[in-house]
Amino acid sequence: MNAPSTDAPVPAHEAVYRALRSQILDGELAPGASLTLRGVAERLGVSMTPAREAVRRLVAERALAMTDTGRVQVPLPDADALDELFRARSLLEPELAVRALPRIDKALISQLRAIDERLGSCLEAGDAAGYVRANNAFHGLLYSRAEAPALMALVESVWLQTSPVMRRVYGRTGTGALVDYHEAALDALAARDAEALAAAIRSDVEQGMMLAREAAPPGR
Amino acid sequence: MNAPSTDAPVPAHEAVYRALRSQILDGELAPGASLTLRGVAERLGVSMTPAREAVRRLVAERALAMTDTGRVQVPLPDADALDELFRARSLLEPELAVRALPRIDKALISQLRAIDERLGSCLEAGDAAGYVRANNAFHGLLYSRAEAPALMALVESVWLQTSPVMRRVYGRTGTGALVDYHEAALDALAARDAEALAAAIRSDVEQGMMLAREAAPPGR
DNA sequence: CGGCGCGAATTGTGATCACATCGTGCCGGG
DNA sequence: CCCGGCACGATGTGATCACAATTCGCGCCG
Repeated sequence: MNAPSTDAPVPAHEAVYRALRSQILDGELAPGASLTLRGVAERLGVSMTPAREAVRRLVAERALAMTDTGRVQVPLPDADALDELFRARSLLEPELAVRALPRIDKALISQLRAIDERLGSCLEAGDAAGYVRANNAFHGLLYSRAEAPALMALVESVWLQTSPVMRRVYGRTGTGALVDYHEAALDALAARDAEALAAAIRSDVEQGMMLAREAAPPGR
Repeated sequence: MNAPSTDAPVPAHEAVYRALRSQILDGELAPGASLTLRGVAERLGVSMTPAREAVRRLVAERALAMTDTGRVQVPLPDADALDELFRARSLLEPELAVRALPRIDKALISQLRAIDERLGSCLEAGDAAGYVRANNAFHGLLYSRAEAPALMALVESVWLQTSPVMRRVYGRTGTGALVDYHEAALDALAARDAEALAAAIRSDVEQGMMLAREAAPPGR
């Protein structure tokens, strides 16, 4: 019913988790929207038990937030929280990129270039969801070559928290005047220049932080 | 049922989570040990449902690992995983320390000094569990002043993964020839020297990595 | 004496139910 | 017209049950 494309049988709670996760990453779940266990369960055709596990897993990853009374909703990080999250990204992601560098080949660079073009067209078309998805794909594909699952898990947890805001960002601003640091990263990749690669990734993340800051509720 | 001392009622799954979490952090759960949901549930006097939620939450935080057949066990990170984890700590923890710096007062410094002394005595006494606990307390108390919950959550996830190994480390090595970077950190705190503080924390983490590397199974 | 297959006990998964609590809207009084 | 309390519905929590897959031990065969 959900995604029978893979031959490996996926447990119900895993399917629910993936569905919710991708909806959060793609910004289909608006920040502030509240979820109910029965609602999620019925929407995805399972009982409450796997729905609860998936929701709690996302809460553990801070992709969802729970009030002290157990109500679940998509969190909207304030400016301070965003500052923390993007700071974490600017510290961790260059490390992942540099670790991936030795394992990069021409084929991957062209894949990345293709994603970057799709990203550019989403930006022109004003397709915020597509932009966020392509951006995640770009970084995710690059970092996957680092073969660093523990670091990757940390970064993905941060993405889960920032994505809803980014969706909002690209949906509202004119998306103009954006420097394409992905190009710089690709050049550094081709030149096998670790220093330049780290700088490009860091700049890319920090540019995201600038944008996010404008669209987020003020901090304390 | 278990700890009615606090006035705030703690849900069963939360109680189970805290119990398991502290057992992992203190090294009471040996790496490689396997857990069963029914075992955990019975041991803590709850039914399977909250036990499952607590275990899955810890799995989501990578403090526990699940085989593809659903079996749960305490993971023993190999050398490569440890390298990732300590690298993350050396990137994130100086940031937390520096963010805490403006909010440090004399009272906190003396609290930290007290913890550091307890840490030293645990080291002399060969109390590995006490050492790990005191070390976590030292870093945790310092970083709590950063008021950066998102960053803190990332670091705590990493601690959950490294603690079992550290317990093993301090249990086996003679714990000799350890430079006390905590002293250096305290001095930097007193002098309000952000640069020196970051360097001390980074050195402390990297020293831990050196020790852990020896006691971990080799990587790929 | 050692490897191997088979069966029983164990284990994770998912569904369903009972219950306490919380949120919400409605109604009556000021 | 507005505010406050009350009742009903909705929601999270936890327990229990049925089931399928897996694991492990025991006995058998080579």
